Amino acid sequence: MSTYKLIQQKDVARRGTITTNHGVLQTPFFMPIATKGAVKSLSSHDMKELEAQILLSNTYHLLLRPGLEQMKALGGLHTLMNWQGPILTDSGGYQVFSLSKMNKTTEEGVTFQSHIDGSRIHLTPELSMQMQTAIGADIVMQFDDVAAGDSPRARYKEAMERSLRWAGRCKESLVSGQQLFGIVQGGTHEDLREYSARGLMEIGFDGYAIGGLSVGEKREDSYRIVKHICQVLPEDKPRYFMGGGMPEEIVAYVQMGVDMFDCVLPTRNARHGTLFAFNQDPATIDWSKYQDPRPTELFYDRVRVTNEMYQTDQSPIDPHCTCETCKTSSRAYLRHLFGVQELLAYRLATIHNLHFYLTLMKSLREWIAKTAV
RNA sequence: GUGCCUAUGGUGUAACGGUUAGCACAUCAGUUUGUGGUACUGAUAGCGAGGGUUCGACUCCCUCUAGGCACC
Repeated sequence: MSTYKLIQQKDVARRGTITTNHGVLQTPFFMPIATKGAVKSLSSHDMKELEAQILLSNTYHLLLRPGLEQMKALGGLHTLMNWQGPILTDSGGYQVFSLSKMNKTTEEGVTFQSHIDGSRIHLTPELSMQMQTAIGADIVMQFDDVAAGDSPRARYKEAMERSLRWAGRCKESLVSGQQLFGIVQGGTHEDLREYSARGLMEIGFDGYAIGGLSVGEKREDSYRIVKHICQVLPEDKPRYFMGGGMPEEIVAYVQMGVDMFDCVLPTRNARHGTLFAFNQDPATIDWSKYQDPRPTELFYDRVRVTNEMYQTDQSPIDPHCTCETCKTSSRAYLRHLFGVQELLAYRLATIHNLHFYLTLMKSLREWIAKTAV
């Protein structure tokens, strides 16, 4: 039985639901990132107010702190952070690749040095599953091997094949009632990607992710791969584009049939004073205009609120925005808060950028509902 | 009042009688795609004023100005 239910389609863009232990998710959706058990600068209550449907957290970080046994003793992440909605956890594969320079990958797993105290940790598909079970995530990701964006074909092939074998081990070792997603690898090579997807489908997963993109390759290549793979993946399972992306990328991927997204951009950019603002009413945008990797014009602006030009600007980031930040704070105030490094700057900016991304997803869902035949 | 010391971007400082006066912070602008809020890239901006010595002075000398210290 599938937890995914397809409701409507506009061409290949899909609106549906995913049923989890902690509620029903409306797709397509965006997952704010709570790496270490918190969306940076915000509380679980804030995330509820923002109407975030689901949070993403990280096996890698939580394995380092508080650790496996401690997480078990704490009764899982829902309890720890008092979040009643669904949680998806990343397996740690990507973090080993992106955060830890000193690591050694073998067929067994990855030995890496903790970025906190330098101690050596051996992370395997089995340990990743064990940790994700301890966390109590509703959706868990397979442990995968990620190749850098500029790798030779042989390295992409190796990472893809190893990820496939690890996918099998993850499925075998997972004993709880969690949903497990496989991850398609293979870089920018269509044949490797397709081999990966078919291999995963043979094993059988509750959903399929496209990994290893947005790591330095051209946007045209990402679009080509995602379009192709969405035609290969089964229609009765959710599809998850990992790690991306800019708003216009998400709009394009939804129209290729992707259901799930996560990205650090709204939250990290917020902390650096770069805020997203619609330049038109998102409820009335015809999203079919945004299917190209390089659209001639965008539906939003990026407001760098630390810029000098906003020193005395009394208007909010986006006058049409209904978020707490825009209802209460001027650009001048935000600029001031960044200037004096008040923590409130991070909080207000993060609220706004997440509201932007979540509003974008809501608009896409409504657009599919409106235009579906 | 007398003597001594100091004066280099917004701030704190470095060097040298000889290419384009170095660094840090601040400021300004940019980068950030399954998150090390701590990172990275670029830009703006300076020899207190006047005179002298010298082929050449931010550097040596004199005067002035400002600040610091000591003494009366």
